[in-house]
Amino acid sequence: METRDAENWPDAAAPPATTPTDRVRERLLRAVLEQRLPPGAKLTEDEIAGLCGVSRTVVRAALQALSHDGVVVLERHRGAFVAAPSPQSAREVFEARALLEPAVARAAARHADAEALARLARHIEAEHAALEAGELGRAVHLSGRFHLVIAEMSRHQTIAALLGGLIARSALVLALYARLPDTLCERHAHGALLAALTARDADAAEAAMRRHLADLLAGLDLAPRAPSKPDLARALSTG
Amino acid sequence: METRDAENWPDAAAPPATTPTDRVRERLLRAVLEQRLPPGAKLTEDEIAGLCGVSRTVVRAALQALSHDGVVVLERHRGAFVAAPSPQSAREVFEARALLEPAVARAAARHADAEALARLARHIEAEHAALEAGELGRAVHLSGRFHLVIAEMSRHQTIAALLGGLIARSALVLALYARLPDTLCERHAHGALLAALTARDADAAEAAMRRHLADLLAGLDLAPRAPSKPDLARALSTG
DNA sequence: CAAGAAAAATTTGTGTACAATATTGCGGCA
DNA sequence: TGCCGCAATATTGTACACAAATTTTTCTTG
Repeated sequence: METRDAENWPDAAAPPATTPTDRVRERLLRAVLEQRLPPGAKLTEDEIAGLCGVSRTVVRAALQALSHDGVVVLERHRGAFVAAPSPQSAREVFEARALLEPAVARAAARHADAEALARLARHIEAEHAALEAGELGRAVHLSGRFHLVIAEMSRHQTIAALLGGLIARSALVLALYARLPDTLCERHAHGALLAALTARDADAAEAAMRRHLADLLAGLDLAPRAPSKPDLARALSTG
Repeated sequence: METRDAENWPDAAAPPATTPTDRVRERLLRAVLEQRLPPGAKLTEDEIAGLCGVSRTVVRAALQALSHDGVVVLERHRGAFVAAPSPQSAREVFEARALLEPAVARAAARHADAEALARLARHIEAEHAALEAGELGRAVHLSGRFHLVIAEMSRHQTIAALLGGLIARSALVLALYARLPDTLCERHAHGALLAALTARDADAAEAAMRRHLADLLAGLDLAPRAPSKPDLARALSTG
């Protein structure tokens, strides 16, 4: 985390980030979504404040905002941690997405314009590039943003905002429970979505989205692992 | 707003509210939902801080949390205001609910237990009582909580959290756009929902919820009124 | 030497002070 | 008289300081 990051973004989905709180929030969110901060990581206020060159006040505000999206969890008098969704939570997140996103895809197909479609195409390119470069975390992040761009295309600001949080949590879920780097699957699914949207075929877009989400959920391994703390306790008791 | 309020609640849906920030948030939320603070009202930090006996720090945190749910809007260097959803926003809120709540009702039917059903029944009683007493705002608030209780019954914590914000905004939408005090409609619809849940009839619960939400949306008058600021501008230009 | 308790250190929670900015009221000027 | 610019006021944004709580370390004791 340096003071200034001018990495190449596939598009202007995260433009200037005007307020300091938003800047810190964006940076933390990106670090989490690109898996540079693993689930469960402690987020010390002073440390972040020092790193970002702001006071704890704004860091606290950013952490609160992130906690509201379920990306970090705040434990009173203990601090902020990157969320580590339980298998139950993971299922719920994808269930919620399965309820919202097919309708979003349908609406996006209606409002698809050339510029937005170009953005989506560039996004797929960027995902592909990240995978080629072996930057798995970055690829997951970009994959999430792909869905968010579709949500923005749908012009449903309210639902898009809800999906923002759900998609962010999905990145954490993938970090914890992905069975294996489902690379080609992703790429093909997003391609199919883009094709349906380009054809303005609402039925196809909805179907593609539904299938894609089902595939994502099916690609998870939600039984075995357990959260770190109970895991330790049980491991020692049985050992 | 006094320092201590021990009004009668239909159930323990809002239990102790342990932290000061949560207490302030709850109080503000209730004031908004019961329409004691109308849409557009200015929420001055110092005023709230004095009234609640806390510092601006916790008031700010509470306002931020509420803004994330769309109940208040924060304008930089201008302050916090009770949200006044645009007709477009209003539609979106109910669209989002229409996507989530039928599934929630279905799940709630599966998990319905005697205690939860009793809570719902008491809720309907309280709604009725509020309407009889002419406390319209309180009735709207209770009506919203009825839906939230169903969401909790469904055991989908993630979706329930999303619905919390949507339902709160719905109260604002009703305050702004309700065609008329749709009293009997509400009462009947909630009764039908409770009946379906009691019978553990998932199909009936889903259908009742779908119909209820459609009725609510149909009961809105989303064309004429406009938000306060554009309203003024246009009113003066046409006059 | 291990286990428990006390104390030190770290970290979060809250209040307060000051700086930045928007709004409001006043006075000068065409 | 009406309008523009400027000072006064009020409110928010941020930093900092202290209080409360937790975690870690250390010291005592069986």
